Amino acid sequence: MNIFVAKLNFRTTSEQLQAHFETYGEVSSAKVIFDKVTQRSKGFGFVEMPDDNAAQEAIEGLNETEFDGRTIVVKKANPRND
DNA sequence: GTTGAGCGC
Repeated sequence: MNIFVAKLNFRTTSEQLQAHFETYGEVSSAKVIFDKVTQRSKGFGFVEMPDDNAAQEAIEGLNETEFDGRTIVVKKANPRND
């Protein structure tokens, strides 16, 4: 299950994002989108969880909750163009 | 040494 996480703190990293979602289940991959030039966070990221059940629990459990001092938005990610 | 809706190289 791919998860879209928005309104992250601009200083939040991918490891922090993964560690945060791992509280609900196994996280296979987590990544915060950074700018290619400034290398600063774009304020959103993606989390991939192998268990769809844990992923759903994480979405409903972490959506609109405080993370790293910011209220984040968690929802299912759109299918990326292969 | 900033900002805050939106979907990743």
